[in-house]
Amino acid sequence: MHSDVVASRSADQRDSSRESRNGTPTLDAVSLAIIQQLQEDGRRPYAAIGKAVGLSEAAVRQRVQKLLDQGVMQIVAVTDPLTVGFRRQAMVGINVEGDVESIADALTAMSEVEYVVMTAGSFDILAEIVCEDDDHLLDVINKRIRALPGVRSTESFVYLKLKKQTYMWGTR
Amino acid sequence: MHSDVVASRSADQRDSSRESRNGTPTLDAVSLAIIQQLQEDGRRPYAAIGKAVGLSEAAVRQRVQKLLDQGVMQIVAVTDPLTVGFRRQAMVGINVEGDVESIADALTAMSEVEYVVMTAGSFDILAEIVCEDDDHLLDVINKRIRALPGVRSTESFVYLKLKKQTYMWGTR
DNA sequence: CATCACTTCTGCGAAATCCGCACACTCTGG
DNA sequence: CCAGAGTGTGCGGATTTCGCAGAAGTGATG
Repeated sequence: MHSDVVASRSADQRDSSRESRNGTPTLDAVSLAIIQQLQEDGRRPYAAIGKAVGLSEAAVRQRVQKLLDQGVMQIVAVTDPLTVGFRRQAMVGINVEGDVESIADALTAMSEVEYVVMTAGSFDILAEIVCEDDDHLLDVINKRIRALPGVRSTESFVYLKLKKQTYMWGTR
Repeated sequence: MHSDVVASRSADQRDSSRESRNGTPTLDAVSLAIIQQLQEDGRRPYAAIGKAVGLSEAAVRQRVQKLLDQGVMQIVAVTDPLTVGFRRQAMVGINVEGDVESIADALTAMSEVEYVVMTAGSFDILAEIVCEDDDHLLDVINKRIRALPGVRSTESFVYLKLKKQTYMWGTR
């Protein structure tokens, strides 16, 4: 008895994922359901997922592998670096003149930078950085980021305490 | 042949994790190494991790379970909601008068809020929110967050494009 | 409409992994 | 010196993963 997440999947969509205009894959309801299962527990067995979404074990395995290969999702351990002990963490808001994308790429290349997002608002880019200590943090912000040609100004927000960190969109 | 991440682990620390002043567990080098392995691949078999950190399969399994139970880490699938298709995402900077922690707790309770961190700088709190669409986003920011007693002001940064998202601190 | 290329799902064994458990070892506190 | 807690090891049995062959649906082509 399959619990059929998708009623019939008749003539709606023949591919579980295909390219759309912007080059990012569009996912069908089944893949979404699989991701949702793995957001609850990244180590959940394929057979259990299959039962939940109405697919065989092998089919789930196949889809998961494809989603990983495509880079649509990644299955990883996440922690709060501050809790884990060492390192200083901060969010940096950046204003750019000229090509925003190239600055974002430069930030992406830095190993201390964990998160880079282009935004609308009083910052062009938000970047989260994780460092060994205050000296390292200072160095990254002042010497590396501010030194990038095109960076007009930066503003830093040093993390004091992480209160919430979830990956459960879709589960509500 | 164990590749001994920890040279001898003699009399340094007798517990793999214990409470420190602030109530967060302090981790030893072995647990850190295990987390690092799982940051690379959340589904890596316990035996493989054991080989890498110099422990038996059962011991690794025991430690991983403990880390999960303690909430030190979680093993989950992560995606870029924007890539996955639907939903609008934004970072909101918040200024508070009075008790910052209680406001942070109120934000944590909202299902649309994925990430809450208390910071030093021109914002007291940074919160990342994921919404269905623009209307939903507007509603959360203006009706729910701004309505919280103690919230002095907010500033929003709507996400245009996620450029980087890693969980590899420690791997460099 | 027949056929080919392509994709995705299913069903199997075989191999590998996970899981629970008994037991050993090491501290620590009575 | 003897519990008792915390951790590690080894070992089967149950479960899961993995690879592969075959079936079925789709789209393009002649």
